[in-house]
Amino acid sequence: MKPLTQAFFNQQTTNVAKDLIGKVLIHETPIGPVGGIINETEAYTQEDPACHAYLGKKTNRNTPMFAEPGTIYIYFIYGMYYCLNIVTEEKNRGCAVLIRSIIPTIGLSTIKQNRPKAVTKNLSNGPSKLMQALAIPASYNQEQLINHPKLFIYDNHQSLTISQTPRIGIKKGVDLLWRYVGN
DNA sequence: GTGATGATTTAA
DNA sequence: TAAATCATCACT
Repeated sequence: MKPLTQAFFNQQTTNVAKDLIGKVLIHETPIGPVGGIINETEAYTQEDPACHAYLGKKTNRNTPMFAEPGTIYIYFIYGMYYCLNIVTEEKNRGCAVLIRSIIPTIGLSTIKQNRPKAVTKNLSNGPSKLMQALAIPASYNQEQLINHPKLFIYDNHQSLTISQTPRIGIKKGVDLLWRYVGN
């Protein structure tokens, strides 16, 4: 298993979103590694009205989206949740992929401690659930995933059947089939 | 300064 | 179906 390179993220956002399905996300915590297989992602681009960086408009929040591909973008939402994205395409484009779900496989006992009230099926099947399950701190925002000391995405050469659907929880851009689900 | 809103989750 | 809960952003 080798970590993904910056070149992997310097491609069309929809392709990156699709290619991330089946990859393995791992967080090295003080207690030990936790992680799992990415099985749901969504693409967001500058041309897309649902994107935080729509029309290339920079704000304080979306600044990481304009950094180099492979940059970690973590945003705070609904007053209590965090979501993990990886920046895609060339620097300054304002594109990213939201990681929506992983199948937990590594450090399961720690993951269960991190999500004490969740049944097994719901441990990390949502963008904010996986943040809690893997105990990923918001301070990783704007850091580089490439050569990151604690957070990794590996190619496990796992191939899943991928289906496309509209994205979840948005009101604009609902016609785009930019959500990718692996089975 | 102010108000509406949100790439969600949980419980009921 | 609705509540929780607040940073962010545009300014009816």
